[in-house]
Amino acid sequence: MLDEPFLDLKRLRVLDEVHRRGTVSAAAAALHLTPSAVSQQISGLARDLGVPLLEKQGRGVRLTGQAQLLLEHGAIVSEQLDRARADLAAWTDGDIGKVRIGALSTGIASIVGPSMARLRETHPGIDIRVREVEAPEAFTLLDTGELDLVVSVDYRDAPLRSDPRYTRVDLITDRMDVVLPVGHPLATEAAWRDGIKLELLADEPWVSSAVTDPCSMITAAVCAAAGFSPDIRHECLEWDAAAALVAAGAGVALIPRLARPLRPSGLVTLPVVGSPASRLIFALVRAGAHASPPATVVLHTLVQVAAERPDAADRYPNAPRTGERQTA
Amino acid sequence: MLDEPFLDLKRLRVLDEVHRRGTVSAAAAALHLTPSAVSQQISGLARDLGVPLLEKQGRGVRLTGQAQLLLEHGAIVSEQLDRARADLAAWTDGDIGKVRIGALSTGIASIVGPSMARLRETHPGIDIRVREVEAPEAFTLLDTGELDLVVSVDYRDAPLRSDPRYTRVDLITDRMDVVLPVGHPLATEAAWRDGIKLELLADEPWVSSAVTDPCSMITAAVCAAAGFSPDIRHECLEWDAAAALVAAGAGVALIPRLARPLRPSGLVTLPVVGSPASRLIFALVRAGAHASPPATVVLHTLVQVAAERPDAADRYPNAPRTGERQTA
DNA sequence: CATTAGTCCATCTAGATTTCACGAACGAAA
DNA sequence: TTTCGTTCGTGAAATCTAGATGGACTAATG
Repeated sequence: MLDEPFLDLKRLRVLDEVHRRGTVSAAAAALHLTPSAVSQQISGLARDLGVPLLEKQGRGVRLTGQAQLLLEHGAIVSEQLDRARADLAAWTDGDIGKVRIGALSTGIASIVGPSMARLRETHPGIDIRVREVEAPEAFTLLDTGELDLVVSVDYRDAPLRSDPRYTRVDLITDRMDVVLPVGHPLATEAAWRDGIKLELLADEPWVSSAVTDPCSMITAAVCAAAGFSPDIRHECLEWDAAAALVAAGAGVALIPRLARPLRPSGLVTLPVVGSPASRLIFALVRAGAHASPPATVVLHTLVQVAAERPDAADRYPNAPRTGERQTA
Repeated sequence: MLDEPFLDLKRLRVLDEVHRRGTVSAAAAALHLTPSAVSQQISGLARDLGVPLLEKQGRGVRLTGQAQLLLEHGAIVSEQLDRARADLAAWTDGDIGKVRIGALSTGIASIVGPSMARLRETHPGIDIRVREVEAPEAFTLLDTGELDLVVSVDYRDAPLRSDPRYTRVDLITDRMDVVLPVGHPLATEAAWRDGIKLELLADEPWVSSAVTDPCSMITAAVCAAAGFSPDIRHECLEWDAAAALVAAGAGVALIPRLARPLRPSGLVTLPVVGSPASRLIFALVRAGAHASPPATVVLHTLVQVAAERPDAADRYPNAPRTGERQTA
């Protein structure tokens, strides 16, 4: 950033006052100093720079060409410092700043992306950087300061709402649907219209995420709530891979509605009735003194955008529709 | 320029080193300081600014969002200071700088203008400001620092070449021609071809400048060298006005060749033979420690351009020409 | 008209004050 | 226990003030 030979701004300020008032004495009075101090400051600056700054002009002094050149640059520097102060205030107001978001992939597609489009209008000064990151890693990145905001799914090891280190806001409840291959015996007309009880799939082979992945914990928890432990035959990292396995008849799976754009053809989607099959998506920022105003602004926008997406939450996707209401 | 609450660059430098090294101790080692000093500098900066800059992160520290924002501005400020240092060196080399020129009007037209066109190519960093200014005032403006370079005519009170306060360089000897109204008895074919002796005009009414003007002193000096004192009936400030009076038959005059574009029709121009009728145009810059390198560069260019204008110096304007050689 | 005393200005020196860095001790975290 | 950051007291360095010095302009005087 800066090397050793310092260009002291305080001294530059003194030089500017001499330039503006015309004499050392007047500058000293304006700076609440003695003429001696002003003289010493400027001669010190001239010594450091190795160039003469003042030259005698009759009774008073005159600035050399170097000094005037120096002051031009000083004015630019001064403006930049003013801008720094102003930006510091704007940061506190949440109007500018850099927000690094870590989010799961479906969260990026469904909430973070639309939020960025909106923020570009309402808060053009906020610079958003998105990084797709898996759930357990996201929290440590938030702790180490490499991320400012995390969008994740709730699961066993996720931070609690009461955790004082964070501000946690739930964004959306993402219903999970059962997906079966076309032609599967359970893919009946009645199930398609009214939903299916999860218990019926207790003896099916299952496709899930890797056991270390929070998504697999959700599947396990949902099935446990339905009274069985799924027979997981295949483990995938991404939803589209799992959907492809199901389409190939390798098993059944629970896939969240926000991942709907990723499902290939050859699948039957059945809403779950009875036990609540869903995953909770929430956002997390640091709280207390470590809170970042622009991150909080982004958080609020995420909440707004999520609230305008009812498609994932309540409606049964296969119920007769009276009209197309939502965009995606 | 700058107000009281100073944003100390030295402290910003310390903060930057903490950001780059990651810990206070490492930054202290890099800066050849103790961790204690680094800690105090940063907490002092944070206190002045009223914003937290560091927050605890496990055993070490982490920069707050404000601090990172501050460092972004600090980098810009640092670049600007580097540029200031570089510009200071460039000024010493004469590559950049502001040069305020004071010149007489014919000097502007014949030498300063063409020099500016050339300097725009060879030294685009030099910012030239021209001001037309009369001779006696020009020297005081040079002394008070309001001008950096003066182009003037030599006369009685002009600074000598030996004056240690200045560097004086003669640019061009501007021959002065006798101008008579068309039909004047002395405007003979022989005079037109071979020149006229000034003594023949001793009894004519004269048109000259104001007596306070150095140009009138030149006319007086030239006539005195020819052995007479001219009977000055009319006084003008500009050459074109004098030429108009001559054309109207109000008298005769000596008009320099560099003012040729200003002469109206209805005049006969006769070269002077015998006594040397000319005025010396020279350039002046401050010398010694007050010398301005860019002004010196401009001075050299003036000399070059003047040397390429032989039209004013030697040739008889009315002698049979073998070919057109010069531009204007 | 030249001279000289008076005034204003910047700078130098010496002494006082503030700022700054160091070292040791303490609390926190791994 | 070790590493790290901060706090407190001490010493050094930078900076300011006050008074003295010399140069330069002004005006009054011989």
